[in-house]
Amino acid sequence: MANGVILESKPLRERIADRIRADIIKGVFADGERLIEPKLAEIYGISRTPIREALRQLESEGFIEIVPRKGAVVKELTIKDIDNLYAIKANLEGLAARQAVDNITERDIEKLVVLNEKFLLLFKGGGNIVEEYLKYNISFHNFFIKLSQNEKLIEILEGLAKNFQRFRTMLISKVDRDEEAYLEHKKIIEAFIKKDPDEVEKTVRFHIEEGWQYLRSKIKGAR
Amino acid sequence: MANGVILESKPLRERIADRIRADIIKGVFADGERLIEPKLAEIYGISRTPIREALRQLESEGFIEIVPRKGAVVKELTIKDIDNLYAIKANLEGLAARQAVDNITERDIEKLVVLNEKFLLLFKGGGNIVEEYLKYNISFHNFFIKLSQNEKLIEILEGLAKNFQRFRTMLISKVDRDEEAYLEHKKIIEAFIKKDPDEVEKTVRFHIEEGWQYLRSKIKGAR
DNA sequence: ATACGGTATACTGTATACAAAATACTTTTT
DNA sequence: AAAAAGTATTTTGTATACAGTATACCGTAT
Repeated sequence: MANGVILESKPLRERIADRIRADIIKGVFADGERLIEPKLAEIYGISRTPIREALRQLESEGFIEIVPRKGAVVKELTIKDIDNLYAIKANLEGLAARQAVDNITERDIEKLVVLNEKFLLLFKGGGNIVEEYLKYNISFHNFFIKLSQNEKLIEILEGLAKNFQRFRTMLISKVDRDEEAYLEHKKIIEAFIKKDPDEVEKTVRFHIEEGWQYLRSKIKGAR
Repeated sequence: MANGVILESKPLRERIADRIRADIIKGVFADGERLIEPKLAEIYGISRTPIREALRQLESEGFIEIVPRKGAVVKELTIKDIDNLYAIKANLEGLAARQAVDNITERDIEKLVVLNEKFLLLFKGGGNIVEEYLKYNISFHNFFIKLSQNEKLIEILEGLAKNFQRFRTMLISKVDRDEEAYLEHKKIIEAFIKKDPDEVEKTVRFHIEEGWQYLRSKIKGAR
């Protein structure tokens, strides 16, 4: 691929926001580190204006904190923050699933089944690569989130998802919840088949809370 | 009050964002209207830079939509949007209340009781001014939201609240749900006393959903 | 009369320059 | 020697200028 310049239609501020966000996730900019506009401008080889606009965006996403007349610092993500984020995620995905019940079709349910079976095969086949696991898991979740057709909800959940990427780096270790996740997904699908909003909401919420409890123990244990 | 200049420490971009937001709420800028940077700069008597930063903020708040290389337009708020917003609000305030159960003290509960009784006296005394009603209602809700101590959650709910202001203008009419709201608040308080997270969540959610159903019928009827 | 194309205008995107405020450092005084 | 004050430096806040892109309008041709 010798292009890379062809479809660079996104404004500079967005591309820069993406790069700075990625660098925060990668740890290039450490927690609490000050992000100084002229320095960033020099690093990325552009002027301060798009840098500033990118910083405002990252602030609204929760990645940095901007204090007037002082500047921007990388916000650290504590375990309590992640607890809070997961509580919101569990709740809102539960709501998304509940609202999806009104819109979901037979074909959609089949797609969910297929996704989940692929998910199972992935580690039955000895794969068990964290990246693949996450990819399929995200596909499964996004599928019914989109079906909620609640745009604001989708937007908020997308914002949360970006935040979660920040602590993915902690998860280099093997993910050993394949089987449980598969079974919990199955329960969600069953609830969708029954078209029972309460149960759909409950199973999704449970699934996410369980997943976090598992990860949380791993992190605590790893320290 | 002869000041007004004394504590204007907020950056210009924020003050401008506040003004533009207020003007959108007031209807000075109509739905779908284009917000042209040089024009805004002239209207408010400042340069384009703070205008641009204010617009980005308003975009992240959902008030406007910015299309690259085209510009900003005021996002219209449909009934479906409000449906969606209320669904999220009901869910997240339910979560906030649930999390507040762990932190709430006897004194806090008493404060809730006092707030609710004041709320009742307000319209028993023949007041029934919409503004006052809303003020007390908001106080009551914010009280347990803060007690969740979930900062991200508080932030999201504050963002939603700003959006709701936009359709407040539709509600010039008398609010006739005093009694019901009072009783529902009471049920919420009872659930807090029992320290029952499930019931707290349920009663809060119900309260908000009912409130919206009421308003929704009023709006539909008024058209 | 309608559709297509070209030109002009207006708006956004980016860079640079200047002003104001905060912080850090140094010097002086007690 | 320590603390306070003043100055210097760094950094943000705001304005302006220029470049690139989209849109609108007008003219011409079919």
